[in-house]
Amino acid sequence: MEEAEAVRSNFIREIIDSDLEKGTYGDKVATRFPPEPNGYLHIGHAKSICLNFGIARDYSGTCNLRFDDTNPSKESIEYVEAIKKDVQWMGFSWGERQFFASDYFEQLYQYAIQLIKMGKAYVCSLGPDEIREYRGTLTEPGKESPFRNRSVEENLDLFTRMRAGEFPDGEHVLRAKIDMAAANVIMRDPTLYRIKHVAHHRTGDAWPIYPMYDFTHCLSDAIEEITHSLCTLEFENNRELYDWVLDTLGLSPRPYQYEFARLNLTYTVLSKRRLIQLVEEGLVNGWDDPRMPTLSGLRRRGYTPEAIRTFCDKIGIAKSDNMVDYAMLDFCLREDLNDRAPRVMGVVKPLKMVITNYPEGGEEEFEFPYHPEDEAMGSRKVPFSRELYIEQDDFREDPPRKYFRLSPGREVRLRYAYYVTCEDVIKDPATGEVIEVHCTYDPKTKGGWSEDGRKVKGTLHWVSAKHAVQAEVRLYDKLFTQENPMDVPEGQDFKDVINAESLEVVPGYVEPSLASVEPGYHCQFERLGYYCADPDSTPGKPVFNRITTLRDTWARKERSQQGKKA
RNA sequence: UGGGGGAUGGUCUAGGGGUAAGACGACGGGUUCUGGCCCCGUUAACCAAGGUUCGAAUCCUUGUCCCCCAGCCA
Repeated sequence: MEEAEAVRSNFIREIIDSDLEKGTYGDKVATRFPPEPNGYLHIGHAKSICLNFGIARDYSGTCNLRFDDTNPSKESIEYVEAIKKDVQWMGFSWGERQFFASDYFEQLYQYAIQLIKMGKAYVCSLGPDEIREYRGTLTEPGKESPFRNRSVEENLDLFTRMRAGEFPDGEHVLRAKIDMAAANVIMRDPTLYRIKHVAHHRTGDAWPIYPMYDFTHCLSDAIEEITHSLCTLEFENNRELYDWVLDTLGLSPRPYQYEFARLNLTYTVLSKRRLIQLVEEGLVNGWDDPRMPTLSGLRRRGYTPEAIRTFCDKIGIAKSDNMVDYAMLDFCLREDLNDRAPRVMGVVKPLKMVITNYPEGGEEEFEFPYHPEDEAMGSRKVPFSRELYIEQDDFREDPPRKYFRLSPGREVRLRYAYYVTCEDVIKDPATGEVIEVHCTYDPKTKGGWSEDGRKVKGTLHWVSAKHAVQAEVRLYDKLFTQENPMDVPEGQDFKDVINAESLEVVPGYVEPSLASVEPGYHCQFERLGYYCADPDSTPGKPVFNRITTLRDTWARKERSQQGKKA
């Protein structure tokens, strides 16, 4: 089993190749994955993780895990732990290279003092609203703050006292002295430090002031001797400030920032704000709800790290806005699990079948391979008896054209077992619904094949009723009804296009071997799809999540036939 | 009406003066004890208009459309 094809190149790898050739950093390549611990990682982060750790792996470089924890009012240790778990699960390791921006608070503070001494930063005592007013607009230049020309001494005094906790929140900020008329609004004397009397999850009450992202990130990169700092497109405007801080401080050699397009996936939302809304408003069952695009949700659903990594390789890295088809992810999952997942029998929407000429009370066992194309995966015994469950979809009283499953008078194969012929149907007298099918079997077809060469077109999966294990089966579907959940009429939002049928819980029956599988167990229910045992499973009462169905050309054909009739 | 980016089949991504390539999807066929997998085939693209050139997706010019930026968020 090979791990995908060779990683395709992209503009970032070209830049690295060129730096290596020029010897910009010698032969060193150092990246970092810098999440803010204020939420759970999602598949968009996986793209960044694969990019950064993948580059480190391929260039024999390093990739640091760095928590960008400069805003204690939003961050917590809970998120730090969840993020570490998710990165590990993705299959990447940072070894000893785990850092926190908060590790650098003292150094950052010293750099700020250096800027003040250089006359490149000042304490501004304007309020938030005034700062906004003074900033100007996109088309008009800003005005200089009246505090812009405080002396170095006064700035030093004030900043030191900010640090000492002498002022309440909002009283002052430290700003870079750049250019209030800059075309790039970010360069109009950006805030470097704000006062926040909030305990930090790591530094506690040690700091009443906290550095801003733009000041922290570039310097953290420099401190860690990062060579290539990769982030998403919305930070392109911030690059000028990134460069300004490092160059003003005269740091060399220094990291450079490169931006790539973030991932968008059809039928999903990938912004922290919106994911939080789904969780907090109870529209899903938590961060790890199997419908969530969070890594914890995907993991619980049953998506494998291998599939997600392959997916990230396949979608590539570029700079144009994109909307990747969710089908691509499912393809990667099926590709992975097709090789590795044991084939087992599970009936999700049961219909009882009675084999009328099979001895009452009789039973026998068959030895089924776990994977017909991979003998090494072994086998297990599966019981057979007079009463079975088959899939409702596998019987039609009035079969459409080209339907070759069971219908009155029709002979089909019960997988690995016998040929059976439908002789009778039992209906609910009240509803007319078929509740039982009566069949006869041909004892000479034991094992599921016939010596006389007689062919049957349909093969059905089944579970012996008396031996069946009842399982809760959670059938998941897309969380939203439209490709782009953001594309809604005025006055509506993404929550108005949530798919009411994104979760259907059904009582199913599975073969006895599945009675006590471990949570996280992946398998293929033959002919149905890939399933994963949920942590809610208990011994004897498994819970299975449907990850995705098998490719179903019959369903598609039938759908298009109906479309033609309509 | 400021600045920063971006535009290649339905989708994602290559190609950076010389036959527009791959993957997903869709469609058709072969095979099959999973209507799965696998195999084969079909479909379908360079934002527009000018220009340079023997030759332009690529270089130049002018447009068009889309995204990002006015947090003491990241």
